[in-house]
Amino acid sequence: MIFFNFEPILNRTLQMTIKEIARLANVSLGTVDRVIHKRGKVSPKTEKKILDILKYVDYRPNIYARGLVLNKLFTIAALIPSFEMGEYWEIPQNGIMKGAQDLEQFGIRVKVFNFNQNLPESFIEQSEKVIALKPDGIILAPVINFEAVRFTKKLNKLKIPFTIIDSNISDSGALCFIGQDAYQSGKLAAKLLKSEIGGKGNISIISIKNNENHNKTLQKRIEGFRDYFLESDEIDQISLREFDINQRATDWKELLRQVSSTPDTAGIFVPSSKVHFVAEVIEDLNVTIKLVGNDLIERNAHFLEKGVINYLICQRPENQGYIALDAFYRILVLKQGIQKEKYLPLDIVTKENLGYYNDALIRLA
Amino acid sequence: MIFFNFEPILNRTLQMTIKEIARLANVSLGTVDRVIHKRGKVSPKTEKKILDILKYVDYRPNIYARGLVLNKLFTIAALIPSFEMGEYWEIPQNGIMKGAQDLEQFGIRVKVFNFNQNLPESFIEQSEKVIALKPDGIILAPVINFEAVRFTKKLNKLKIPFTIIDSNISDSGALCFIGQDAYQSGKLAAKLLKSEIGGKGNISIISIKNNENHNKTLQKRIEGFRDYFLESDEIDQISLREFDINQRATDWKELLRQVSSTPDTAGIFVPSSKVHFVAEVIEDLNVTIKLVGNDLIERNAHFLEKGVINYLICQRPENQGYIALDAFYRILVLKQGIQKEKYLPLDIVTKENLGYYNDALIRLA
DNA sequence: TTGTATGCGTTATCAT
DNA sequence: ATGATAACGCATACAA
Repeated sequence: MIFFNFEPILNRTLQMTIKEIARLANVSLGTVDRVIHKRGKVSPKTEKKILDILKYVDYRPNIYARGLVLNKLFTIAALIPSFEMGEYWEIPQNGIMKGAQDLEQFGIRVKVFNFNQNLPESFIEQSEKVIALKPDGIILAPVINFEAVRFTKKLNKLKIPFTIIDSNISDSGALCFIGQDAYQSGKLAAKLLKSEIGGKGNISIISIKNNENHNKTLQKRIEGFRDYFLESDEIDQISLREFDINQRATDWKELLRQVSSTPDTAGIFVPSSKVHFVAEVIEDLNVTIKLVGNDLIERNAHFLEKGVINYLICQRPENQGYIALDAFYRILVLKQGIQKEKYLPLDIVTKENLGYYNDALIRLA
Repeated sequence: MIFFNFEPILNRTLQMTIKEIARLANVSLGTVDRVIHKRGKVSPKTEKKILDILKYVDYRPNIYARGLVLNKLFTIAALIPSFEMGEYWEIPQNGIMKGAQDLEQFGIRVKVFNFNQNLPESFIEQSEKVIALKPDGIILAPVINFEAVRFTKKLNKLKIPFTIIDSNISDSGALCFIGQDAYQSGKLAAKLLKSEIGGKGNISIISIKNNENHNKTLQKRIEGFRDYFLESDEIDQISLREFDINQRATDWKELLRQVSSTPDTAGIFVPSSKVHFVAEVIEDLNVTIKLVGNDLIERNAHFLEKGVINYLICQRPENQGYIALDAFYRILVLKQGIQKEKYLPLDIVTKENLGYYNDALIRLA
C-alpha cells in the first residue's frame, strides 16, 4: 500500500532577497534590479551570471515590498447590463462588488457602468464613458454582440486590456473569457427534463425575449436541448415544440398563457432566467407540467421551493464577476499569468440543494 | 424603471496613513501606533482623540506595509487521512496544496500529516507530530471521531487555533467548520434516484466500509435518504432495503455482488465515494439499475461517463481544503474575521456537466 | 557600466 | 506618556 505525504512547501528555503542575490553575484543590488527589470546598462557577462543565480534560486519578489513601493492604484471598469432588483444581472454585479471589496486593499478599484441591453445606443454611450476613464482594465459583458465586437476592436487599438464574461466573442483579443458552455447547458436541461417526464411525452421550448436581437446564449442552449434528443435512442417517444414570446407585445402574458397550456404538454424548457413567468402560469393553471430553466434569481428560487420549477441550471454568475476581477488582480498586481478560458460548472439546483447555493460565492481561481 | 449604478468604491478617499492621522491628532505616529495596538501608555485624553479620528476616517492599515515589516512565516499543519491514488482524500489534499502554492508568497506555509483512517493509533501518532511542530494553525479532518474530539480538547488547552473540514464536531472550539450537510445530501440523492426510477420500485442502500467505526457522514446521508421517502406521499410505491458490506471480509466483493443483484432492484444508493464498486458489479451483470453515489473521484467519473452511475453528489472537496487554508490567511495575515460555518453546495454531477467540474477549483471566500 | 541613497507604511525599540 | 528612529524588500533617481 502506498501512502502519500507531500511536503514540497516546507522543504523550500526562505525566499531570497535582491540583496542576497547581489552578494552572491558580487555586484550591487542596483545591478541585480536592472537585470530583473531588463533595464539594460549591464555587461553581458554580469547579466548572465545574475540571470543564472536568479534561475537557480527561483527568485520571486516579495509581494509586500513590491506592493508597498509601487503603491499603485489600478482602476477596473465593468461594462455590464443594467437591471431591476431581482433580475439576473444583479448577481454578476454583486460578485464584482464583492471582489472590489476584497481587492481594494490590494490596490484594485472598480467602477461599474451599466447599459440598457435593449438599446445599442445606451451601450455606446456607456462604452465611451469607460474609455474616457482610461481604466487599467475592463470587464465586458458582450450581450449586445454587434456593438460589443466594435468596442473590443477599439480596445485593442487603445491597448486597454479586457476580459469578457457571460458570453464569448471569438478572437476578440481578450485576456480571458469567463462564462458558461451554453450548448452543454441545454443538453443538461434536456437530460433532466427527460428524466422528470419519465422518458416520453411532449415538450415545449419557450423563449421569452425583450428585443429583436439575436441572442447567442439562448440559441445555443436551445440547440443543445434539441441535440440531446436527436442523439437519444428514445427520440420517437418525445416530441418537441418551440415558441417565441416577445415581451414588447402588449398581450405577451396572454400569449405566454396560451403556449404554456398547449394540451398534452408534459414538460417545458425555458432557456433563460425568465422561467419564472412560465412558473406563474403553470401554478395558476394548476397543471402538472415539469419545468426546467436557468439561473438562480430570487423569483426562480421561489418557484423551485414550491416545486413548480423542477430544476434550475446555473452558471455561478456571482463568481463570474469575482473571477474577472481576480484575473486583473493576478495580472496587474501579482504579475501572474492566467488561463485564457474559464468555463464555470453547470450547477443543477433543485429544492433540496437550493439553500447551499445562496451564499456559495468563494474566492479562488 | 430603476437602474442601478453602484460606485461606492471610487468615492472613497485614498487610505489614510498613520502618519497623516498623527498629524491630524497633533501627536507622533508612535502614539497612534500605541493606540491602534492597545499597548497602553497613552493618556486617556489623547487616546480618545485618536480613536475618534481612526473611526472617522475608517482607518485600515496598508497590508503591504504590514506584511513587509512583520515578515512572518505562518505554519499551518493539515491532519487528514492518507489515501491511495484516486481515492477521495487525494482531492481535499490537492486543494490544500493548491492553496499552499497561492498563499506561500503571503507568508503561509503548509505541512500535511496523513493518518490511516482505519487505525486510531495512526491518528494519535500523527497528531503528536503535529503538536510537536507547534504550528500557527491546524486543519483537521475528524474522520476518526473519538480520537479527534480528544485532540481538539488538547488543542484548546494549548491554544492552537484550528479549523475542521469534512465532518463537524459540535462545540469543538474550532475557528470554523468547512464541509457539507450530509443529511441534506442524502435527501438530494433520494430525490434524484426517485426521479430516475420513475417514482416506484425497490431501492437498496448499500454502505461499504473499511472498519467498524461509526461513520457520522455515512449515517446522516442514509438518514436523509430515508426521511425523503417518509416525507413523500408516494411512500407506498417505494420500498427501501439496507445492506452493509465490510471490506475487511475476504469475500466482500462476492457479498457485494449478491446484495447488488437482489431481484427487483430498480435503484441503488451508495452513500460514499465507493459507489464505483457497485458500478462495476452492475456493469458486469448487465442489468438496468439506476445508481446514485457521492464524490467525483476518477473511478466514479469513469462510470458516470459510461452511464452506469446516473448521478454523483459532490461537496467541492478541493475547495474545502483551499478554503480552510484561506481562512487562516485571512485570520493570521489579514487579521479579518471569518464565518464560523461554511457549508459548501451539494453539487449534482452527471454525464452532461461532468467536464466542467474537473477543474472547478476557484479561490474566494 | 555600476553603486548608493531615499522612500513607501507599519512595527518595534529606544530615548526622552 | 510621548517622540524619534531603524528596519522590512523593492524600485528608482542619482552619483560615480
